[in-house]
Amino acid sequence: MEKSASLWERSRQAAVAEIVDTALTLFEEQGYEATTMAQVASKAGVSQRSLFRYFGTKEDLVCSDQDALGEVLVGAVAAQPAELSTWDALRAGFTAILAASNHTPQRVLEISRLIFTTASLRSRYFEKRLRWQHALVPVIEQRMGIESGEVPDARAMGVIATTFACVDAATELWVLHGGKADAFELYEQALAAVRA
Amino acid sequence: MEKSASLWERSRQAAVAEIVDTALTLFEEQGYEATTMAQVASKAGVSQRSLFRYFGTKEDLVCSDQDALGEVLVGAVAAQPAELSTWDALRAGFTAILAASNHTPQRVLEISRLIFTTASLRSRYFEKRLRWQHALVPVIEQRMGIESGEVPDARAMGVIATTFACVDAATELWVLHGGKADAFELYEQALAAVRA
DNA sequence: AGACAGCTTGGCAGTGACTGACAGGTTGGC
DNA sequence: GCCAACCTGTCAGTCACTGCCAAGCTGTCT
Repeated sequence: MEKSASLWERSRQAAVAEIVDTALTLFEEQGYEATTMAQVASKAGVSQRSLFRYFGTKEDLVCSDQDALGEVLVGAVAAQPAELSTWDALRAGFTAILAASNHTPQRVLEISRLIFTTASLRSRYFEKRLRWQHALVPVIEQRMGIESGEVPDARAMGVIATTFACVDAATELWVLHGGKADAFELYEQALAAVRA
Repeated sequence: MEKSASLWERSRQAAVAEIVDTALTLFEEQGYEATTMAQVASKAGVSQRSLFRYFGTKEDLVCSDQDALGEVLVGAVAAQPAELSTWDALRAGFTAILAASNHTPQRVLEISRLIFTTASLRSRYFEKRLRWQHALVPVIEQRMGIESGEVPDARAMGVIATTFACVDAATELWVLHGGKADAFELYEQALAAVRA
């Protein structure tokens, strides 16, 4: 059972990785919108139906690993020592994401550029990020000494949303600078201006 | 020429308003996803083709007036006296949006709930909001005494993105509270926690 | 008044993302 | 070798959305 599961799982992982690879290549060659799912399927050697079974949507071809990164983020923030300020804990979460990424920096830049220059991808990205924010609410509420109600607390939401906003701004600027600027430094600048 | 233009324009406005009305009714009755554009078209008495000419996308049936509100926002922020702090100027912009809305509070709540509970609508909403943010960059840069480069400044981006983040958080909480809470108060709470 | 130009509208056919149903093949447990 | 669980491909269909073309309405010019 376990062996079989892992065998299926392994071949599945390999297939997924290869499909993502060919898809990204096509997207960069001819653009995201101009590339059809049928094209990706035939070039990757799978049927269109299976392609949609692996990735529920076309956007997931680019954003598929976001879910896993979200769990990394929440876990890392929750694991920070209580002495750390809320801001530092959140920042530690995002550095954990950077460390958990299994792409080369060059690849990350390509994907980020693709996301930020394609409307539907950017939308999808923001939606996933919104789910991360909601998952963080109880963690941050506890850290700020707020008892969790059925509706999130405005202060916790504000802090979380602000952190994401600055991370986003830094990421977008990093892409606009062609990856030459230090994204971390941009984030610090943005947040410092906010909290000044 | 002018008369005829305004005549066309007026009948167009009336048609648009009526279409939006029937669309929102359908969306509330049977849900956004479950309602097809063909249904909206036939119930509104226009062809499907014309419906897509009025509203380029299904989401625009709900978010169509966002563009106009964006201009109101940018204009209001730019019109604030220089003595006002950046934060106060941005807040004034959002109160201007509230004042410019031509819907009843009940209607605003319904639309907001629809947007926040429907993934595709929320995505579209965020995308439009992102465009507002970009439009605000030069205005805020000038107000913060930053010379505009070809790439936005991280500090200006951070302040703008944070303001939007807190407005969003407040709006979402306002919807979650069923419109009973004071959205403005929620915004103040969120921003105060951020800048504490 | 009547021809003309500009603009709008509707019908039609097509594309592309996505889904459900069905049939066949593969894998692992007995 | 058999059975059950699972995966895969094919097909047909839905729905948002678009280009194309013909028909209609409006105001203008002669």
